[in-house]
Formats: sequence, C-alpha cells, structure tokens
Amino acid sequence: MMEIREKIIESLQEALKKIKVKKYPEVLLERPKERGHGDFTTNLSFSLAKELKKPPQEIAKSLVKHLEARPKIIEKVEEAKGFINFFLAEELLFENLIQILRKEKNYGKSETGKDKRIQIEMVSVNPTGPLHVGHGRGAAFADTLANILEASGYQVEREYYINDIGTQIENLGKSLRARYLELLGEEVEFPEYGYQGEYLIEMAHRLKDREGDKHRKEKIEFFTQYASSDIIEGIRKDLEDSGIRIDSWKKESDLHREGKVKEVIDNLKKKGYLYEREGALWFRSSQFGDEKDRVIKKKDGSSTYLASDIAYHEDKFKRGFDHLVNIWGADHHGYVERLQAAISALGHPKENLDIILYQLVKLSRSGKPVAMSTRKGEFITLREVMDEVGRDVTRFSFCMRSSYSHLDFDLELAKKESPENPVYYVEYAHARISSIFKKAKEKKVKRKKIQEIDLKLLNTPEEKSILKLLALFPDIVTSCAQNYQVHSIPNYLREVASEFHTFYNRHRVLSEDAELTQARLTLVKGIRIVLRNGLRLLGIKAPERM
RNA sequence: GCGCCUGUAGCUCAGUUGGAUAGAGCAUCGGAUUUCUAAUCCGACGGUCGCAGGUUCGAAUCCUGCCGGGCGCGCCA
Repeated sequence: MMEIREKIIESLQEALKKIKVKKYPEVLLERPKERGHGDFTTNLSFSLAKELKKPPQEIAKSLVKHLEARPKIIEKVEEAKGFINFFLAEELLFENLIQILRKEKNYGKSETGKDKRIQIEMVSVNPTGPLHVGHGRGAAFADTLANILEASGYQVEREYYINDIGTQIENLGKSLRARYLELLGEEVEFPEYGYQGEYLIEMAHRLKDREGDKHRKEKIEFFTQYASSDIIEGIRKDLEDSGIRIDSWKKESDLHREGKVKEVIDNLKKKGYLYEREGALWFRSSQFGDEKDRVIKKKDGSSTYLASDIAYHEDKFKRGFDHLVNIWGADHHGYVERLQAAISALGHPKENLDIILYQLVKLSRSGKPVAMSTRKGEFITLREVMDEVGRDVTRFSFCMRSSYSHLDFDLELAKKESPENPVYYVEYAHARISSIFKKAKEKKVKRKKIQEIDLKLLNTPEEKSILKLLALFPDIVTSCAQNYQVHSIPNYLREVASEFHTFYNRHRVLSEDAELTQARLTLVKGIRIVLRNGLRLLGIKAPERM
C-alpha cells in the first residue's frame, strides 16, 4: 500500500505544478472514516486556501481536473466539500491479495529498520518478589512491541536488567533469613523494611527441606544471593510461560564488578559535570533539563542507583546499538529526565534513547480496590491471572489498550468475562477458515493455480471491504513500529475477524459454482494469513479448531 | 504545593500527526441457523467528548483556567 500512497502524492504534486502552485505544504493523505469518502483523502486545498485566496472547493476542483486517473491504481478522483477523495481501482486489491498469498508469513513485514540494531530494556523488575499483573502488562506490551519492530526489519535485542544489589535486595535477604530461622525455632525479629509476602515463607520452607539447618550461621549475603536468584528463576519461568522472550539478562552487580560504574563516574568528572557538596558527589543534571541536580555518590562512599543506571546505558551504547528503547512503568517517570540528562552529558544524542512509559494497572477484586505492594506481600501475580484466564486472554487484554490508558483490572471480572474476550472472536475466525479448508479437502475440491483464478468474482460489498482491510495490514504494523504502540494490532484483528464473520454468514465459500469457490478460497486464505501474522505479533496462537 | 499521565455511551475503551454525520465490545431489548463451527450474524437503545473560555475555514484532538482520578516528587531501587 505504501507505493500507492506515494503514487497518489506524486500525481497531486504534478497537478499542483499544472495549476502553477509552487509553494505548498507537505501533501498528507489520510484514510477517511466514512466509506463514501473514498480510500484516501487529502485536505490539501484547505491548507492552500489562505495563500491562494480562493475557496478550498475551487482549488480542489481545479486540482481534480488535472489529476489524470491512473487506471490501474485510481479508479476515481472527486472533490467533495473541499476535500479530494481517491477511489482505488479494484485490480489493485486483487493484486494485493495475490501478494498476501505469495508473501505469506512475510506479509506485513517491512524493511523500515533494515540494518538498524535496537535494544529494548524490558520488565527489569527488581528480584524482590514474583511478577504481578502490573508487570505483566509491561512485559506483554514490550514483547509485542519487540515483535513489531522485528517485523519492521530491526534487529532487536530484548534485555532484562536485574537490580541485584542495594538496600532492597539486602532487605530481601534479611527477610529470608528471618523466615528461615523462624522455621528452625529461633526467635527473630522481622526486619523493619522486610518483605512480608507468603512467597518468602515458602522459600524458607524449601530451603529447610532441602538443606536442613546447615545455614543457621550463614551471613546475610548467602540469603540475599539465595533469595534473589530463586526469585529470578521464578520470573524467568513466568515470562517463559507467557511466551515472553528475553535474549539477555544483565546484572547491576556485574557493572560494578567490571568497574563500569567507576569508569562512568570518572568520565563525567573529567567532563566537569560533577561537584561535591555536603560530603556527597553530585551530577549537574539540571544543566541538561532536569529540575535539580542528583546525587551520584553518597556520603558513605557508595554510589547511587542512578550511577549504575548511567553506567548501564553507557554500556548499551558501547555495545553498538543504534537505538535504545526502555519500557518503564509510569511510576518511574520522575526518573526519565535525569537519565536523559546523563545520556546528553555523555555526548549521546538524546533521540537515541526512547523511554516508553506504560500506565500502571489499577487493580481490584470484585470491585474493591487492591493496593499492590511487593513489600507487604499484597498483590495478584501474573501467574495467578494466567492460570485463571489463560495466556491468550492475558496477552490480548494487555495489548488491546494504549499504554497511556490507566487500565482497570478486576480479577473476578476478568475470570467472568474471559469466555467473551475478543481474543476468542479472532481465534474463532481463524478456526472457521481452517475448518473450511478441511471441508474442501474432504470434498476433494482441487485448488487451482492463483493465475487461473478469476478474482473479479469477489464482487460483493463484503468481499470488497475485506480486500481493502487486508491491504491495510502492513500500514498498521509500520505505524505501530513508528509510534511504539501496539494496541492497533488487536483492534485491527478484531475488525478483520468481524468482517470475516459477516461475510461467512452471508455467503458460502464452498458452493456449486466452481469458479466462485476458487476465488473465495483464495480470499479466506488471505484472511487467514493476516490473522495468523497479527496473532503471531501478539504472541498468541492461531488455533485450527476450537 | 510542584511535575507527569488521564477524563469520550450504563461499564471497559478506540478515535491514524486538527477534518466531513464521534465509533467498537460488554450490558439491555428484539430477530436470524435442516448449509463451510451459533465462541457467529442482523437490528434497536444509548453522547453537553469533565466544565468554561481561546486559537481557525474546521477542535474529542492544540492553548489557558477550573474540577475529578492515577502516579511521582530520598544521599531507596
């Protein structure tokens, strides 16, 4: 479809020359929502009206006069209330259908990001507790976005950054130690900022069952290490079972061990962006748009989380990625500016780092709000939701909404509504088509070669409409990749499924009319390919049968 | 108090860089199948796009103010 857009824009530019307009704004084509307004439309004459001192209608009319219809592309051009509407030639849509069958798995892919390496930092939940629903949203979103970027030709690496050091992790270790000693019958005070969740009690049980009391005298480091790697293992499993791929796991502790944190601090110091005050070392982030300067090394000599994070991003750039994308929960938004400040200070163009925030999930159970806190052990885990409603529903639901929307999630409601989840509507369309092919095989319908099939027989309004819709798929994928959004994919798939179901109810694919049967089999095959490709982007199965 | 996000049908949300008559799903009501899967289809009902101004040919979309909701404002991560 991209080429068509370009061709129309080209003809418009030629027409502009003919009516002697030299200066004109960028020609924008959009897809009208009203069917009667054609397949593409432009408001060009409105933007020209002021300069030419003519009413838009008049400009549009004279442009239309000079727009030669290109028989194989444009069937009709018309002026309407100042807009110029283009109607595509049917042949183009038939040609597109052939392309869909030919490209199959590759239909929807593009080379927008060819030869570009992009890294996505995703999930990166602190290993202090299991993944909860909120994390699940971020993970599903990030994974889908990564799929979309891959489909757009980027070389994508998905990385999980593990904050495996610092006070939180220490508290985790202290908590596990307390639980463990409790089990061994010792009286211990639970740490003030300890993690109170059930999962640590279970972990302590497992430790005791496996290794008895031999860790009674062990130092905190042992428990810290044990607890965090146990939790990481759980997270790894949760992600795997959600179909979420992580290519690389990066530990914060490694950055320290490799001296990268010190290195980056020295580097900033050399550039003159650090200063001392009240015994601490500060970064002049306010010079780069942050609201105030930030501490990078504490009074006690240890470095802050920000220092590690700067080192981490410096490391990513050194690994040669052209572009970095971080998917963060919106609760981290206060952190965006200081990190971007650091990126600029280190001499990287700030456009090379995009931080995409997804809004947090507002959780409730039967209408009652649930405040989630990993520390207090109050949360609904991703695992729980997946067990209750299934992976497909979970992923589809999380990707259906814009990442900016403050999602309401009620577990009871989700359970109740999951049989009605739109994902089944889409999957069902796919299953129905598969069933048609099974039937065709049983009936021994021979498939003709595509060149021999008369696609012009696809002439009902339902068929024409589907053909147009199918042609939009590559544009949808591309625009998702450009805007770092994913929700148009589920919405689009629902539309495709909806049009298919309508078609299915009104017309038969397998009929007495052999020629028509061939044409319609081609059409539904095209639909199936688009559904499959779309579902694959979402990490959801496309069932043959339901 | 300051900052970011957000407010669209009873509910959950779309609405493509400002476009033509604001759309889906769910819910409610009514209808459709001896046919390739009824997890389907068709129809009806449902709106002051939070409120008030402004910008312009044109605003749900941009600007300002107010109101409501979420989140963040540590030498925590």
